[in-house]
Amino acid sequence: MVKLDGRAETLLKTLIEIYISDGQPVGSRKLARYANLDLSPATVRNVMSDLEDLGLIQSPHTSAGRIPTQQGYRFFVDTLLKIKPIRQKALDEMQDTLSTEADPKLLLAKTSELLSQLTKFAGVVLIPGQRTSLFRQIEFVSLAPERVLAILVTDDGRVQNRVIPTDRVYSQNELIEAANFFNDTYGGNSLAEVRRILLEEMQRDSDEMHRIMATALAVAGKFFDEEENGGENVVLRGEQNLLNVPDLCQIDKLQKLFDAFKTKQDLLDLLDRSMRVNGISIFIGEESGYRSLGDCSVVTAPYEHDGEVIGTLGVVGPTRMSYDEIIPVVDVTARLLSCALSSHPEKYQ
Amino acid sequence: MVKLDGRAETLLKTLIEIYISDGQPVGSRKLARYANLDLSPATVRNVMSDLEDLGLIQSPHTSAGRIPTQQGYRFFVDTLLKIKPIRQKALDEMQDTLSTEADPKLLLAKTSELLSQLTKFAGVVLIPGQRTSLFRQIEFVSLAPERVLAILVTDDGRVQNRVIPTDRVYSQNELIEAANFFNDTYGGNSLAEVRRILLEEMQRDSDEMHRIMATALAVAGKFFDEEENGGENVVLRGEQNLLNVPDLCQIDKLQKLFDAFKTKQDLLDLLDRSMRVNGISIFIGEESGYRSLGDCSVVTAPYEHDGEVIGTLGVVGPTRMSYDEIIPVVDVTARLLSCALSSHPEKYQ
DNA sequence: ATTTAGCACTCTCCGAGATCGAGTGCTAAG
DNA sequence: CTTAGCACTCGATCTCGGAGAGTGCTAAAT
Repeated sequence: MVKLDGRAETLLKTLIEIYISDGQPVGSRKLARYANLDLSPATVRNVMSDLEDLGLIQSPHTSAGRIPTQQGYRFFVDTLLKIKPIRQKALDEMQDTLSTEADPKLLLAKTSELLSQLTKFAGVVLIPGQRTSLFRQIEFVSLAPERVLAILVTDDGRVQNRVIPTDRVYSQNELIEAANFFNDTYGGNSLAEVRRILLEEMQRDSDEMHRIMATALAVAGKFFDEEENGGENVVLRGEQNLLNVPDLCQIDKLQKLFDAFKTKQDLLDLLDRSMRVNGISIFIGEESGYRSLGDCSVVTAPYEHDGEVIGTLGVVGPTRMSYDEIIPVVDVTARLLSCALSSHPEKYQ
Repeated sequence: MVKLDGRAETLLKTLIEIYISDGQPVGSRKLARYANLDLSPATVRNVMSDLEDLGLIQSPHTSAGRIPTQQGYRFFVDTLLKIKPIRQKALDEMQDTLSTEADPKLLLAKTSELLSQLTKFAGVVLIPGQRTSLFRQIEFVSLAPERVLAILVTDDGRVQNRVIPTDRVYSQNELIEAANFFNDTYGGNSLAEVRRILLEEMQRDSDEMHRIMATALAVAGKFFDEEENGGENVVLRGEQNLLNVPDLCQIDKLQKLFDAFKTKQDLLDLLDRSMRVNGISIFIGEESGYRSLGDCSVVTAPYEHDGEVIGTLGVVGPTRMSYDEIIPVVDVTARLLSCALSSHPEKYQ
């Protein structure tokens, strides 16, 4: 860990703040004026030279000012940053938005949207990874003479249904009996397990009810199983905000970024990693390890349900962002989302 | 309608083809060489001058070649264009992709994705406007002692469910009886209608079953009713392809475009309009009437289910696109989607 | 009457200076 | 250790001139 004396720290902090606010390399004269240290530009130059040797700042070319390096930003957010409190009005708005949405899927989408609106960057929410679901209950409802609706319920209270055409007409009683049989026999096993057993049974006797249940399971599995659900477990909003960011206005950077958004893999890894961290995580530029996010920073925070971390959310923006404003927004959003999730317990049974 | 002699037509056609393929203004020498008309550049210049007077081409500045105007493109696609047949291999691929997807929502998403992949532009699919659903059937399933699952089926075979907490425990028989009552009493009415009646009934007696059904209806309505479904009825894919298009590589153009993609309103209007047209529609640049799509062309085709047009799909790309390749792709995709929809009748019952 | 060659003209697109301003690094004095 | 002074470097901007592309016009040819 780099050590700096107070003066160097103040100058680094001031330099980064100036650079974040106007995006231009900061010269010694300007820095001397803003730092309130009563130093001449020449002295500031000496300190800047030291900071450059430490790898915290760099100059784009001989006669420009200095800009922070990734390490500079890292040092800044780790030890120099004082975050601003969030605006009360924004807070109220957020609370309104999030507390009025009952459907959990839409809630996450709204959260992502909210993040992007508040920060003017892209908002992102990782949808909680689904643990393997256990089969609890199946019910059959007769829709039309040869059409049965199968309703499958898992132990975590999620429901999925599928209309299945049948070979013959089933009576109400037959359907109820079949359902009871399946429920008693297979309740508590994982969906995959039940599917396997069913397929075996079907080899032996070719009872149609088995086929019906297998079909229902196949559909349910598609929705519940983690693997098959892949690719759609992160909600990204406000990408177009990043077109407005002057730091990213080069087509090739944008291209890289939007490709990352499309494949989602890198973003997913990143969010997943940050889920295991307590509190805010900040990934600056390429230090995240993902080339595609090289020109960006990502600020994330995990959110909870029932006191357990189930996902993360965050903001993707340029490395040159106002961390002191973005961080509290992400932080508060995570808290509010946790609240909103907890206040609708019936959703998860 | 503009009238041109054969020579002028050939030259205009050749000019547009050259311009579409290399994106540079076309000069008289080059045009004379490519047009196979055995004319000198000077003659070609005379013709070009006429075409410019007619507003079909223009020159960016005195000493560049000519490029087509919007009217030029319009004339080109209306009267000069010979579309290429689609590659057999691409066709097979498309067929594979579309015929293996049973879920209609995912099918539309895949279709959009496919359009974007084949054209390297953005694909877009308008999700059929839902006609007002009629209530057909409700069933109640006991999940836990004080938790009832309500399953609501509409006359077009769509199913929606909701877990509802109850004040007391209901027996299997009670639930079946209640369901039968509701089904007999309200079957065939629109969801909105049923909701209205239920609310009235609830004023008079405060039977809990009424409340349960009303809750179920409220949720179902959210999913089925057209109004509430607004905003999410167009599937856009491959936006990031447009970042690669050299014609659009100016940030402000992209910004306009991506804003349009986000709000979706203009796109929706456009697609909706084209649904009422038979066959391919082509909107070139600003002639669509939407500023946000000013730098783009949109090629659309309606698709059908049961012989009835229920939606449209299309491609959004730069005005300088290979219409002779894009048009058949859109055309074929629309046909294949129509087929795919028809071959899964159980989805819509 | 149409087509063509010839030619002057107009623009854009570089690349080569020239200039300016910002900011640095070094040195020597305070 | 700090500061003033100063030479130096580099990018940004401007201008100028030449090269290249392409046009429009005119007058001759078909």
